[in-house]
Amino acid sequence: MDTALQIDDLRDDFIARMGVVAANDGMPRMSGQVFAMLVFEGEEVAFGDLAKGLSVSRATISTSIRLLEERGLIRRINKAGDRQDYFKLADDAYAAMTRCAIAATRRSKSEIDATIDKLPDEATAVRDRLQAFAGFYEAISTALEDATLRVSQPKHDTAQSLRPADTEIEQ
Amino acid sequence: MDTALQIDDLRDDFIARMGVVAANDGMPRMSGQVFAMLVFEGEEVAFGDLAKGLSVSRATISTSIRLLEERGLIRRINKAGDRQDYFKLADDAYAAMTRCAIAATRRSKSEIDATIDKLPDEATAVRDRLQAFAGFYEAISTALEDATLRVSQPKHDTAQSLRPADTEIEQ
DNA sequence: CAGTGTGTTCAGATATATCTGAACGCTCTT
DNA sequence: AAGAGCGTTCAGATATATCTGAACACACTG
Repeated sequence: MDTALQIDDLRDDFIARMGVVAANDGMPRMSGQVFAMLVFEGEEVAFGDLAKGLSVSRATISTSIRLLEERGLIRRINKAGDRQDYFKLADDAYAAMTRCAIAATRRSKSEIDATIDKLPDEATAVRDRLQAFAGFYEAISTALEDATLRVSQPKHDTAQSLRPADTEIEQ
Repeated sequence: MDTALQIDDLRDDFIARMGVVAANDGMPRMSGQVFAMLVFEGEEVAFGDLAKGLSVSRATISTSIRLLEERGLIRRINKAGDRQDYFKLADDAYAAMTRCAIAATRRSKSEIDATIDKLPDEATAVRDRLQAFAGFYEAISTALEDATLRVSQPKHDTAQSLRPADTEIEQ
């Protein structure tokens, strides 16, 4: 019991920290906290439990989840005989995060390229400088692509993988 | 003259775009715009010209510059006989950006590690999951370190490199 | 078919980061 | 030594992103 309480405190602390990390990454804090809760729990978590566990409204959970789903970081699961939606980390959650980072880097680069394309031919010095800048984003992009190969899959909860699979209907 | 006007429009458009890019990266928009102006101009730009060119107060320039200086992205230059401060991109500006990204990734990882260290021994499943999460940041960190080798130096303005160097006192 | 529980949406409230204007200290000039 | 110009700081204004509560549509239950 003592350990269980300690674990709960650690979980809440972890969730709070990941909220800050997410905010530093330009993500909504709550999205980071939902993700953190799913990482910590390992097994599927019900929509309502997310709201309760994070002490926020269901509306906030709804929008946080939409963002995480759009990015392919989490999966929604329907259980037969249960009207609530459940969520768990996507099997390739970390690879998906990397893909998102790559996409963001490419968008940044293309903003530079847009200006390069419009430069008059004689503006060679400016073009060189902007291309060096774009090259930076290109280098980051390439590095992240290499990282995709090294990123491992999230660990599933052991108990979870022993359950019968036919009670879940993944969407 | 027609070309000169067009270039000015392109510059303003570029600066506006880079402000948005910076904001997406979790940086203040103005820091991105100051950086963009220095990239575009290539040569040193006076403090006052930054404020005028970006249509913001000198206070804003001051704080934007502090951030960029702290990160090692720009250099402050004192010219003999001129009381204004001048700024240009650091020689290793893009490498510095990469280093900042690495540092941010490491900070994120250490937030996870802080929880891992406090976990009781028997929480093996949770530990495995958090370590997989931390491994993601580790992979990104490693990839960015590789990128450092590939990131090139910003191009200097050609005219600039022909000027006598003894009129500048870099700090 | 009314009632309950579910997730979504959206206008408005809230919190947060960002920018400004004024005051300040400093240096150089005269 | 007074004045002008410079960059910095900070309280307050502003803008923006984020969260909430209420209304809604839908599905299942009794």
